[in-house]
Amino acid sequence: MIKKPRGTIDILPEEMPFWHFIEKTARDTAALYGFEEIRFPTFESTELFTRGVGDTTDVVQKEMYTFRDRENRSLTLRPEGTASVARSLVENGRCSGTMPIKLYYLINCFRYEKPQAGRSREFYQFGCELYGASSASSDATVISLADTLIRRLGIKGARLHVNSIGCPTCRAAYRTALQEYFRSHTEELCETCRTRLETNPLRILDCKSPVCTGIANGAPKTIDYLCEECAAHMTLLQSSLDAMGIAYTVDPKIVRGLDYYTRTVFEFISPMIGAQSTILGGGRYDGLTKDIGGPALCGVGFAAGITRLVLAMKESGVEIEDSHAPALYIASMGEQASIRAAAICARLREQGLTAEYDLIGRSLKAQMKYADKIGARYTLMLGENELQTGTAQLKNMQTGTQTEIDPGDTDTLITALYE
RNA sequence: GUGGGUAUAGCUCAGUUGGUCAGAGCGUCAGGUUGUGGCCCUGAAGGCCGUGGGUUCGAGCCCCAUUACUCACCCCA
Repeated sequence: MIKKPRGTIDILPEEMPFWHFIEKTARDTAALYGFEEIRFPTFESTELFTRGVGDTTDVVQKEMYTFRDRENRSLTLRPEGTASVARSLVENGRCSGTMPIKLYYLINCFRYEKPQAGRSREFYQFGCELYGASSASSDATVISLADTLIRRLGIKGARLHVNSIGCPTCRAAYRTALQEYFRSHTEELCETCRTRLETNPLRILDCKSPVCTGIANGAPKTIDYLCEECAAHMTLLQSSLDAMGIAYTVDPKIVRGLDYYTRTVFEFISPMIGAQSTILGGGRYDGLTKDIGGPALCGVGFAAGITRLVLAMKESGVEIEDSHAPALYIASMGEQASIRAAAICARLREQGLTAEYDLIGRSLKAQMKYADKIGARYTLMLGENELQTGTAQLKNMQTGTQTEIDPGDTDTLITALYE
């Protein structure tokens, strides 16, 4: 038997109501904030990600699906959407003009990781990007959009964590302070963190090992080392969030593993869906368009993992009603009746009524069972007798009551179905 | 990339110290008198017990390997 590749998922019909609901809510919410949809290639030049996401990140170093095409070009299945959107704006000459630019996307992404709860190799994201505004209010707007989405989805217990990692200048100062602090605890740190001390001390804050977490708790905080502008930005953002009534906690341990982030970073965390608890994450990326060779254009945005949203919704007890139940099922017996049933169904469908009839040649009893199973509201019984007499039984499947009806009279049938 | 757990019918799972152990429930299909659903009853189909080795007179049960699934680390959404 041929199986699907490791880390991929089948989304079966019974799951679809959740997906449709999330996609619709995401589109509606984005539109509410004036965001427009954008679509872009599933694969891009590998260089876009090495330069945009950063070639020292785990995502680029060991998680990309990179391949050569027939002309030996290096291409990569997108591991995320932000770099592509930036590329698209630059390539289509949208870096100047009416600002801000507000875009959203619903895409699949690919990362070669070991699958676990809430993580697969092909996964789905809803993302929003706001370009051309450097104000803290644009950060607040994007966070507000995310907050609205999560509330509309009925997700309970998700908490917003916010932090500022500063701009390149204040980050250098912070980095030095951090190294100084952790050097005094070198002995206690775990092995990987001892390496991180030199390569990327910011990552130590992210370490899950209890010892490192303990040490990290006493570490200097980015917010205390921000330059004047970055500090003001953070203060303004907090004021905006307060004013909008969006609850948050300033969490110095939110660091983010993608190189393009500057200043504001944030995550919505749902504690009930397993270890991969970040259901939505994002931040500001003011240097991205320049990094990929375009003009400078600041931006802020986020992405949400749809599979994780589904998990969080289920944990929150959200139920989605799926009403695809047909208005009418025609139980047909015999060839002539079957042909007649096809005609009636076709006419009903033209009127926008869902209708079905037997396609398998089952007995009447079996057809009744089937009609019950698919939740048909009415069943029309059609056999040789009915074709001759011109009267057929229309059964209300909820009450069980039957009424006589002329199967040739579609109008009467339709009015009966609406009763 | 590193660990832990699990692999028996479509699904959820039983299978006692290796010797009628190939099972149950659900689902599917067919019946329960002549053309009528939901409850109930009866019956049927459906598994080389993940795969490949090994130990043994004998393995679903023991050992090794392998693959997949799963959870966690790492990282991220």
